[in-house]
Amino acid sequence: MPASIPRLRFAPSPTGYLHVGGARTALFNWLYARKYGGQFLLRIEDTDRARSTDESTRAIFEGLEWLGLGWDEEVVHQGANLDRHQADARRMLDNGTAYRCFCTQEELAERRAAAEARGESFRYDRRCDRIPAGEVARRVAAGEPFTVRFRVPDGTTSWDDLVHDEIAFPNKDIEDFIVLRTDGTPIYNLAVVSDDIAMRITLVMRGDDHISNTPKQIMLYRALGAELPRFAHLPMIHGIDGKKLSKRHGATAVGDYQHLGILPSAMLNFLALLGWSPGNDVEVMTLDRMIELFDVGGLQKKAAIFDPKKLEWMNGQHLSMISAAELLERVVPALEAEGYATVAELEGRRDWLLGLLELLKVRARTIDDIVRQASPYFRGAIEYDPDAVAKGWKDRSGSAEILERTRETLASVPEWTAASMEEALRALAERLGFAEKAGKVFQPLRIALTGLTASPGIFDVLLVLGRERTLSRIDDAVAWLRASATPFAR
RNA sequence: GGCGGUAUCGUCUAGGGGACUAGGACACAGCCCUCUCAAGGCUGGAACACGGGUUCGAAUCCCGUUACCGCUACCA
Repeated sequence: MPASIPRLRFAPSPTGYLHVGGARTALFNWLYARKYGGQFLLRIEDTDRARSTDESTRAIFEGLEWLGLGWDEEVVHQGANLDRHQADARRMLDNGTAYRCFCTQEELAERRAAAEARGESFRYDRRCDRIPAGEVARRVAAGEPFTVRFRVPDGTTSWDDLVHDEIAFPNKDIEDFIVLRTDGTPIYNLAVVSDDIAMRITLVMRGDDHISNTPKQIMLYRALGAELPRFAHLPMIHGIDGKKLSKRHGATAVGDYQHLGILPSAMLNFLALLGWSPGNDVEVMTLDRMIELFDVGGLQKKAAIFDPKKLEWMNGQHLSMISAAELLERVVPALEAEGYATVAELEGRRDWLLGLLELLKVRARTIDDIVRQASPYFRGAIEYDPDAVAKGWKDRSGSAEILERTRETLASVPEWTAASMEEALRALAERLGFAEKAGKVFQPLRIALTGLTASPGIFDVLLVLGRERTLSRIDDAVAWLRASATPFAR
């Protein structure tokens, strides 16, 4: 439990879509803030003007909104803080923790290549740090371009990571790194530290890939005389082949899963379990439960592999967990998009739709599944699945006869309720010699009604369809069967 | 190459010296339920990377090896 009010941030760079790895980082930051009454901030790291786009920024907002990970203060755009970044670089120049470097990129590249050719690893040799002050002033005055380099002190830089415990880097392995480019724009590490200080961030929780940036950033905090935040480095998420998750692995953007019919709560739940475990074999959780259970002690050090199969299963769990009414807002637009009905029509049949969703959601793994399975209950005429016909209507005329008898039975059932229909249909099965094998009646009927071999319970289907549509679909089926019966059958 | 990180079933993980003949979940297989399909229930196969220590005792602690990942830019 933190002593003061924690302030965390999620700081993506707007160079693509909101990646599932980013979403998980955001989630853990958000969970921590919610759990301990802290603030969760959002910062867009758009200092790389060439790669940053407004479209990406929008995609990040949309992704976070869809997931329900709201941020607490106004969004910070890193690019807007250029003045402060430069001022901080200036301060380091003034307090002697940084120096001007006149080496050009070309010279540096040459020296790097030469070192590599010799089989040595290149590290900046600090030659510009040895230029006398007078000469530096002269060259600056003459308009010679320079970068600002941080002078890495001797010693070791270490911190107590919330997930890895102690991590230490010998400073001698870190070269004097550039913090400000010749054009006066900041390098990543400076921008991050400057902003994190300004935003009064107390816990930096981010991906593992930033571990080697951390000692540099810690040195920058010290050079700027700022208090250090805590650090927590989350494991990466890999694709099924153990490599960094990328487009090759299929859907990696949060938006992809949204369009695949995944529920945000399931996405969040699944992501939370990648790199974190609440213990006690708990897996399926609501967001509130996650907040309650979240603890950095349960954070994993090892990279996790993203398994879409488990995501689907998780979605199925959340689908059966939430009410049909909650499902409505996601399913209705999808049904309209499919052309089954308009939103207004669906609203007019709300109770009927609710009943249908109740039947479908337990059998579906995604919203898309639900829409697909809902088809027979909306379309006027249905198509008969070839496999269903081959399996359940093998005997055309026999099936037609059974269906005709079924029609008579249903037409005269006293009331359209599951109980009375079941009673009547089972009695029919018995009369037809299918005692204990009522499926011989139910299956042909199921195909007549849905065109498929699989559906919700037959009486539920009957109820959803209503008497009129049921009877007319049976008529259609009988006609179809008679028409397709072969001549030799006679 | 250098530096850093990581290592339990195919996958996500529980485990923090004895409760481990290593637990749960996904996936897979079988059975039950049953009008079909799901859901659900039950059962099964399946793991402590390797080698040294420390200890009465190690999946758990230490060291080394190996493998994998990350960083090593005037990218973020």
